[in-house]
Amino acid sequence: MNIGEASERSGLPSKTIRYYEDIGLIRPERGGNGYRDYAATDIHKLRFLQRSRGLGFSVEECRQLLALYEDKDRASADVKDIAETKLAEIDRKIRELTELRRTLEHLVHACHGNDRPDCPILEELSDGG
Amino acid sequence: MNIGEASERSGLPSKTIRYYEDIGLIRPERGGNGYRDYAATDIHKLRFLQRSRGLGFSVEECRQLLALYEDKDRASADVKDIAETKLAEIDRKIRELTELRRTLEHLVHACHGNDRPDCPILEELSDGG
DNA sequence: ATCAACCTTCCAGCGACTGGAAGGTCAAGC
DNA sequence: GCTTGACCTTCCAGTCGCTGGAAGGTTGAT
Repeated sequence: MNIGEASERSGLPSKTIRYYEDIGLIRPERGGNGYRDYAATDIHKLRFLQRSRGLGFSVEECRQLLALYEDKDRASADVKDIAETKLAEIDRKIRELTELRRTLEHLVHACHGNDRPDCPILEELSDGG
Repeated sequence: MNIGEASERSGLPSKTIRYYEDIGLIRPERGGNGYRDYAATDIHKLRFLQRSRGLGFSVEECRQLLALYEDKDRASADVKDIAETKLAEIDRKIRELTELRRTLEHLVHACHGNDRPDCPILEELSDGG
């Protein structure tokens, strides 16, 4: 299977698939013409990558997950650890964004939004309100 | 005032301050020794940048805000527009992260976290649960 | 034979910094 | 006056995860 079809089946752009090969995440066969030739297991891995990247795992974390995925003797505790760490990170990000949202909303609310030159948003940004 | 003190007063690393100069956000004077010399207004702008970056505005948005900040004839409606667009973006990010969190928590919850080789997290990631 | 649609490699760029090398300057202590 | 160390300078390279584009080879259909 050529890279175009692999792209369609995995939901990843061809560019990204080549990039993943560059950084050693997958190693497809090559045909006599030099074209990459993807087997069913490659597609499986690509979909795995597509999904875990979409879930917010970094490429390095995906590399770990992929190694665990390929290791039949792995402990599921390892995977759980990675996922739980990620969960805590997501919680932190949500908290930060919520705080950010509150500050910004306050600013927007305070702004008259008219043609007068004074603007509470800029004032607060510069004063450190 | 040298860059070190400007860094302390603005809360931005010296490297970042030089970078902001590179991309034309600020233009400090230079002393006879070639050292950058920051005036009080420069510090004000740097703090402004530090704050607005911290609030999630991109550098380009900061450039716009800074221009509005310096323009005495600006309409506060301009600033309000930028802030409101940003607010919508933040809302979207929060929604996405919350969805992500739910999926991940589901996975973590389903995982035994023991030494057995089967792991619902990996299964779901590969199957497309 | 020709054409489009694929594939290949390689190089460069994004955003927003960050790190490090190589060298100039300054203030303090001896 | 000389050294030491902290500061400053510029410039180049790297980060992360791709993405775009150029230049060229292959395939399959007409």
